[in-house]
Amino acid sequence: MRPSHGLPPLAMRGRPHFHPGAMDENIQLEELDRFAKEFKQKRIKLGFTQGDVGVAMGRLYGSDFSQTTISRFEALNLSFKNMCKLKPILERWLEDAERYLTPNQQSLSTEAQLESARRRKKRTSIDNSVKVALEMHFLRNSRPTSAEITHLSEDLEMERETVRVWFCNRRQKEKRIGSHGEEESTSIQDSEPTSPVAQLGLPSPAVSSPLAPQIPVSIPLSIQNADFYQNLVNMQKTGGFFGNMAAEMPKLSNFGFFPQIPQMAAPNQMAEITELPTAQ
DNA sequence: ATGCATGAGGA
DNA sequence: CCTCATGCATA
Repeated sequence: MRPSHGLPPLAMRGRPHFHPGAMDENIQLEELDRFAKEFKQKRIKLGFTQGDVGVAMGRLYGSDFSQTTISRFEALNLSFKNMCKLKPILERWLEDAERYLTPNQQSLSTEAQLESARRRKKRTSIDNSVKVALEMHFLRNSRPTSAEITHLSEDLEMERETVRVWFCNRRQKEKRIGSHGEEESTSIQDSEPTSPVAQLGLPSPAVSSPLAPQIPVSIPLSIQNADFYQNLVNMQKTGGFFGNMAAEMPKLSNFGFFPQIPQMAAPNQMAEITELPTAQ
């Protein structure tokens, strides 16, 4: 859960949407944020998993959703429009659920196995080094032409279609509401920024002390594309550049703010660590 | 929780 | 081809 501090939790990042008509969104944005949290909390209290909700909505109202969608809703990882569309539906379910539903009335599904008409393509896993390359291209131009895509794909030795889809998905990601490293404190620290690497799953579960001393990390606004930055950091930390060095040095904070991108191919396994300790 | 993928609909 | 809503499969 994003610990909601008192500040405006969400803001349109990246684009200063200051037209005279779009101020409306900021209000709705807060409402969405509020509801998403309420929804999650009550959902859990009622004993439903994200998946349960999706299925239940299918049985009740005919419109079902996947665990993925519920998860993204709760985390605001959807487009503004999409959030607005889903909100009333989930609102209704929540009401109904609070009234009638018993926590464990799972009619154990007599699952009919879905025969997928077309075999879905196997999810291709893209190497970290390649992801870095793609990110850099994206930074320069988020909408490469057909020719550029072709060239890129040859260059990176991947299927053209994979590259094309990667850009599509990357653009979509850019438009999502949540999923920011919701820092944004009142002031910009020009003091040395703690490297986000400090977040690197360092074993500070702090079971006994409720106040974890190390709470990250405000990324200075000097970085225009914080998303890009975060991505790189994630890739590096998982790419083995730091390896388990982190396990030994809890305070390897400063080695320059924007670390260099290792071009080395990391044959390691990805173990992407979620950016924030959100529950469940 | 998220990465890659699909498919509908729009130019 | 793109955007958009959505989800399977995976980390």
